[in-house]
Amino acid sequence: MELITLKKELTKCLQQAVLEAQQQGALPSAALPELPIEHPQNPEHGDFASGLPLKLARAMRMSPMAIAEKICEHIVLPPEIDKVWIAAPGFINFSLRKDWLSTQVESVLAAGESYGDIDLGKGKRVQLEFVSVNPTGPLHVGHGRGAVLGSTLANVLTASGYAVEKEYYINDMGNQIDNFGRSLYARYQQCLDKEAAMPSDGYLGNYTIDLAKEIMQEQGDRFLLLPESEATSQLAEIGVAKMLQRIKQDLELLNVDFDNWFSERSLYQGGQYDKAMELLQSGGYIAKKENATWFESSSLGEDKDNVLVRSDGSPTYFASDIAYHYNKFVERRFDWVIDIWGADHQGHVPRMKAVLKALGYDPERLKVIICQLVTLRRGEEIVKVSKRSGDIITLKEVIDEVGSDACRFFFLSRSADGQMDFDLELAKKQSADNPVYYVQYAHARIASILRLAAQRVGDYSQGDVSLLTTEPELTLIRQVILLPEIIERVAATLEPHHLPYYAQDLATVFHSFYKQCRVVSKDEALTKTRLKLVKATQIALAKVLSLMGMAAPEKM
RNA sequence: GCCCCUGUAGCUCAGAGGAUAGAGCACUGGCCUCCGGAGCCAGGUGCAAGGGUUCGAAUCCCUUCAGGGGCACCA
Repeated sequence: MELITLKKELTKCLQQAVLEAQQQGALPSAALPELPIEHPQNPEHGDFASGLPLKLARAMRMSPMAIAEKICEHIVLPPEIDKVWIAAPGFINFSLRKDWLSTQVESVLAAGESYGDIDLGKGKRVQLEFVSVNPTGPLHVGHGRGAVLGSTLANVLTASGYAVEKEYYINDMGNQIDNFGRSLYARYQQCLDKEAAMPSDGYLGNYTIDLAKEIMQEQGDRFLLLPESEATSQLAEIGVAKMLQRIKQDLELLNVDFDNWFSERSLYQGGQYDKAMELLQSGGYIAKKENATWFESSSLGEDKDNVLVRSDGSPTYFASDIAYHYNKFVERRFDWVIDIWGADHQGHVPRMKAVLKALGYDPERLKVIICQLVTLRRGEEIVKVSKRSGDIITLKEVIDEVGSDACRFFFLSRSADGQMDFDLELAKKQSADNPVYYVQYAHARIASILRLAAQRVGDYSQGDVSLLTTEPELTLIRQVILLPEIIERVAATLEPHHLPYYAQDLATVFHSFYKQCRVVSKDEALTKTRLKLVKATQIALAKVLSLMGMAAPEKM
């Protein structure tokens, strides 16, 4: 049995004990509250602790300590538990048998790369949509945050037994694409020494100049011969393709990839838009007002209605998104859909939820994670991140400066619902002493030990784990076997920032163990035993690094 | 004005209603006869403010203050 299942088992034992005591009249009747067992931070309080007696005290009109005693009298303990005791003001503490702890090393070794995988998702199909940046400009740091968050969640959900599909939604139509085309057309003309003014709301970044030059070099001046509207739309098409290529490359640098790249335009060609609108129409959620078509979300408890089709006949972004989610739920039948959006889209969340209601789906099946903005700094100086200004720091530049692994670790260390400062100077300055290297160093150090052991001892499969009895060894085992719970927690809360903290803790415990316990020594039996523990640690470290999308180096 | 997010150590941030609130960075001391010193050990300050709920609140509720984001026939 793994630690994570044992924990659940103990919860049941506690409930059983209460019921048993109640049946025998030792405890008065009262409803059992939900109360998970926790790992106390103070080792003196054991491996598990429950505050159940404190919760029951009021309803039972007894002192928590008295309740705790009665529960202890009636509890039937699993064999893995060594001891149970009560502690003021009303806790029940449990400690694990040391020989059980040591056998866990064998389980980790047996699981290998699949160590930490759990069966939470039961094969449920979940779609994870993230990044989805307009293909009209390069990615910046804020996008990197969403990318790292999404790809890590995908890794964790996969490890948790979900069938995950990662998708990038391409906004390849609408105003911003027209605008992009007009901007490129102006740049293109400028490249060919023609006078041309950028659109007033155009994309002013220097990358549009590079793009225009590139197109000119590849295709010459042929667009000058076309009518303006034709030239802009063709340039937009080419520009979007090139931008997407760049976005894809930048994401690869960050170790982020997708299963699908989904085109917004395809929703109009494939009929999803029409079908979704028909559904809303027949549900009575559509109204015509002032020459436009509206989604009557106010009838679903929303603040206000929203325009779907403008008076000029063009559909809004919202209309596309409705068709897109129709496709996700109705056509592709995902059990669960997770969208990761920037903070500037938060107002869009209730509207999308209302759409699900209108389509007859439980809004809970759509989870939107709002990723707060990143403020980029160079020391004291705040760097404005604006797509429209010529001066932006791209994600690629940041990756080139601090490296992909450090970048990922940094983004992951902050929970999504808080804005974060990304200080480039600090990131660079700390790069030699960064926690990311601390964790990777632990992995490399183990690899080095194993290399040495391969020469001196060779096969250590006969190592006897029951020799693992000292405090540094047991502490390390305890940390190693915590991983499945971390994975479960991240999958349940969709908060991957627990991963880097776990990784760091694991590295700390390992380094401390290493200082106190010689691994490769003259004691052959103990050497083989400790090699097993060290290998198990490496497995856990490699797993958490891989979930975070980071390298687990053999040498540094 | 209304809605969402955030306020924890000098800085960047963790913290699952529970026991003495934790890391990293920075700062100061120690520690290499021995498997990687990118390491180990030690040193101290803090929950924005005020109410409330609770046996118990950094955590839940209300108010205030501060920062960010939204409130388009933009996306």
